[in-house]
Amino acid sequence: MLSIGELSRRTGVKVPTIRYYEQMQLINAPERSTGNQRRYFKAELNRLSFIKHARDLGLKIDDIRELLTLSAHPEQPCASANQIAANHLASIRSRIAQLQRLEAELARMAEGCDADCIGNCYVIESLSNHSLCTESH
Amino acid sequence: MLSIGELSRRTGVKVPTIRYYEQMQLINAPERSTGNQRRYFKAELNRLSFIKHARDLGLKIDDIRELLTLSAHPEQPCASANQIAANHLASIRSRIAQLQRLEAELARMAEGCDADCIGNCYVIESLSNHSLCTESH
DNA sequence: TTAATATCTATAGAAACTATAGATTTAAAT
DNA sequence: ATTTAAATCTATAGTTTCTATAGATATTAA
Repeated sequence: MLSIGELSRRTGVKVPTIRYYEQMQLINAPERSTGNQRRYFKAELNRLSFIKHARDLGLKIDDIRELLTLSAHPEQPCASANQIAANHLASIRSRIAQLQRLEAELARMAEGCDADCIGNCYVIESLSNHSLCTESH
Repeated sequence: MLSIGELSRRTGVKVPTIRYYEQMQLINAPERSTGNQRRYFKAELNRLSFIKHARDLGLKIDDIRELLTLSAHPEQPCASANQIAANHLASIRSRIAQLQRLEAELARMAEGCDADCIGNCYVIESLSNHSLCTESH
């Protein structure tokens, strides 16, 4: 059995966030010690890791709850789970692309800015520059 | 002069968000039409694009305000601006790496899940799987 | 001139946490 | 066995970054 602090350390999810997830019904209310502290089975490590990964992916809590609910009903067809994954793939990919463009920009800046006053500094100028935008705005 | 709607269309920042940024002092209160509607100079396109790029990068509004303030005082050394950029570069990079790992996972899932019931479905299992984690948790 | 559309302010709500306060429990050190 | 430090508890409020709504007014196109 794990205390909430251990669960936190092992999953990277902060303690108050774990309690928040319990409130949001992403995880079940765990057993309690005689002194009323939460005690988790190791199995919760998986579920919480699932949640963390999904959040890192950008899935909304509602989507995550949906996936978790689906997974609790293994008799249903998995088209829905599949669909949720596919839906997010596109947005993840564009997010990556965008971040990469901006990463390049930022890297250039962080190295390139040898000017000793803001007037000549890259950082400010580059970030307002549209030349790297592939977006439609 | 641009209406707030045009500014929005051209920068990709939503109308209420523009007003919010004005409130947060990221942009100056613009001139008004005789009927009290906001009218922007084209110059605001740059500033707002700067803000959008910076947000996309993951910079906090406070950091952005700091950069904007720095840029308004070109006599100061640019080490600070440089530092802010560098600070974020590392976190951007790790975010990209993480997203890429998870993208691969998700892509595999979206294609690979031909099972017709949740019981055999990849999606659920893969997301709770730690094998792709390079993080320390 | 009349619609349709866009803006205005002010306020409330949403999402996903995060912090605080004051009380209690647990673990570690004497 | 006691003490003390660290962790946990509940409940509530605050944070950040928007987003939505309502009711009033402006602007633009037909």
